[in-house]
Amino acid sequence: MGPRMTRKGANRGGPWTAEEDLKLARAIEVHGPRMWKLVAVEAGLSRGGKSCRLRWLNYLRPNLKRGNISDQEEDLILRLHRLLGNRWSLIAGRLPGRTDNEIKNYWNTHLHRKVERTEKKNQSGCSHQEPLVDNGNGRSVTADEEEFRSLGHEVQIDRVDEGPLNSDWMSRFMELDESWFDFTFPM
DNA sequence: AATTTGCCCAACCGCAGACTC
DNA sequence: GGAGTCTGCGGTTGGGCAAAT
Repeated sequence: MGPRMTRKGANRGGPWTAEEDLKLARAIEVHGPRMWKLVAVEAGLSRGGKSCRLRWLNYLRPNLKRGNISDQEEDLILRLHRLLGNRWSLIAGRLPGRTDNEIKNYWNTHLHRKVERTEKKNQSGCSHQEPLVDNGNGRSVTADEEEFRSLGHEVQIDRVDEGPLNSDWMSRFMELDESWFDFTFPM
């Protein structure tokens, strides 16, 4: 049995070889990092478009950082995850040179347990996982939300209904606001 | 030294949304 | 507007490797 061919059998292509990487990179030079099905065919690879896309995004793309996630980055991941939940691509978008896959892996292997342990510690006291502060308007908000406000942004959500996955204000902020990021994670 | 255990992470799968005809 | 296809995302798997026994 070959490497990585056991799971649901046949089309697990296995690890990429240097030759495949080269072929893929050349095809992307010609066609650009889009139309992955075409890129896969043009590269002459026996892999699907999805596989090519993943390889490009996670390895071949220029300006990628690999490994060595700094304390600063870790802190940012923790904070963004608290706000956004498992929206790895959004989180990765705020960490230049990092991929969603890398962040997801890092979370699952390092941070998830760390957070669980911290929460267990805190469980004896306050059960709320996201400490609230008084924003001076008779309404409690999270520290991150308050920080966002302090930069002059309006936050209009109903906390009762808002889970981490449908925070409209946070989505808007993640897409549009650069100043919070620069403030949080100066490069 | 040999075996077991646990962690890391590359790569796949399934699904949903976007796009095209 | 419906069907078919493509793309992107999050969840999951399993091989490799180092540490522990």
